[in-house]
Amino acid sequence: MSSKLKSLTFLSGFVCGAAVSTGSCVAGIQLYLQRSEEHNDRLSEPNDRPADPTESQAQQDIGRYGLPLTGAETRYYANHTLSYDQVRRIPRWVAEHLSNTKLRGEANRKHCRFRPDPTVPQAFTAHNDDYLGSGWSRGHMAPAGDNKASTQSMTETFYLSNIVPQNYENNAGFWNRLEMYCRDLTKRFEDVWVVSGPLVLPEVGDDGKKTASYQLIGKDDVAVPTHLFKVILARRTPSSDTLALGAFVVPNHPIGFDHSLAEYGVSLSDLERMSGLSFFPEVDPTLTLGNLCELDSCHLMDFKEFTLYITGRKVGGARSSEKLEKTMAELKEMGIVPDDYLLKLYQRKKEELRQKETPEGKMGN
DNA sequence: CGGAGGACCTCT
DNA sequence: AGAGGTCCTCCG
Repeated sequence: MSSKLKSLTFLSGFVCGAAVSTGSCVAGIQLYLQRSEEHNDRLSEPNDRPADPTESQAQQDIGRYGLPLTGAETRYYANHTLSYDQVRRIPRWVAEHLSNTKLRGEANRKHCRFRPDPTVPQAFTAHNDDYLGSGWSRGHMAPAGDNKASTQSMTETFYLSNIVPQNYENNAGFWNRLEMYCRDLTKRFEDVWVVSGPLVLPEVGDDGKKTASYQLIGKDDVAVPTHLFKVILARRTPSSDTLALGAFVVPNHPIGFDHSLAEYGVSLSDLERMSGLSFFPEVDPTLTLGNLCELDSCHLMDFKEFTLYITGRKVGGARSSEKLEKTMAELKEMGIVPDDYLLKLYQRKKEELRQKETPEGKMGN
């Protein structure tokens, strides 16, 4: 009867499964839009409060030496945008726009290095030392893989302002596959907007009391989130009158191939309550918001698809014939038959390495 | 694709 | 001795 189990129950209350609770997703979205309008109405009412706080003498006195700064302002980079949490030393949210053309390019993460964001005040930035040896990996929110079009933009995704402590297996596995799914969406939707970020969700103890707690790592006390969220908004064409929306909350621990993405779906309004954020506040209320998992598949790569893909990456990067053959042998050991794409890649690499490894004397002049 | 860590180098 | 950088090898 651990508190972890109860936490799972707590979370499942928000889960929006494909079959049963689709209605609650839609309801949540409508509620959200309605609330936005009410908010706008309030803002336009006269006599609510002074339009300019500095007109009040009391407010002028209070702010005589300035009011506290949060550092939560929106920060703009070449191909991602974020708000930073100066207490936790991790982003609050990171936003991106994906499209088919933007994902093409030759930028390589091997030429990038994790480093403190030079634009974040020294007192509030995380450092590599906080992560190394901590037991947690440095997980991108805006993925490097979304920035192949520009070395500059990829370099910026390695700023620690875009990084959270993430479970190794989650990062390389489920979350990685989720990021691949987002990129795959650009084949079927002209525009895809993604907002990602960390969450610290409460747990219900055996005494029924709710507690939110999280680990801190390194000398900078970088916060380890209990969960990560990702909100996806997809538009077929600029003239579409329907937008596809999906919101997901993923535990920051290993998640295997026996779990589907839909299991982690939540309604937007529930995620907004969990995160304290309002997503896509300028969506036209007259547009229809549909469930992404109904308008699209929400299908992540399965074990075979993923292993074939990873093997392809390894084959492409093999530095010797020995490594190349070992990689292919491992695939066979797992009982997976190479597809045509991988076989052609393998043959091409095999020939490339054979020529490179042939002694100069045996090469024709 | 997503990551780590060790060996070796230079500079101070 | 320690800090920082690069290259290489390794993992899922």
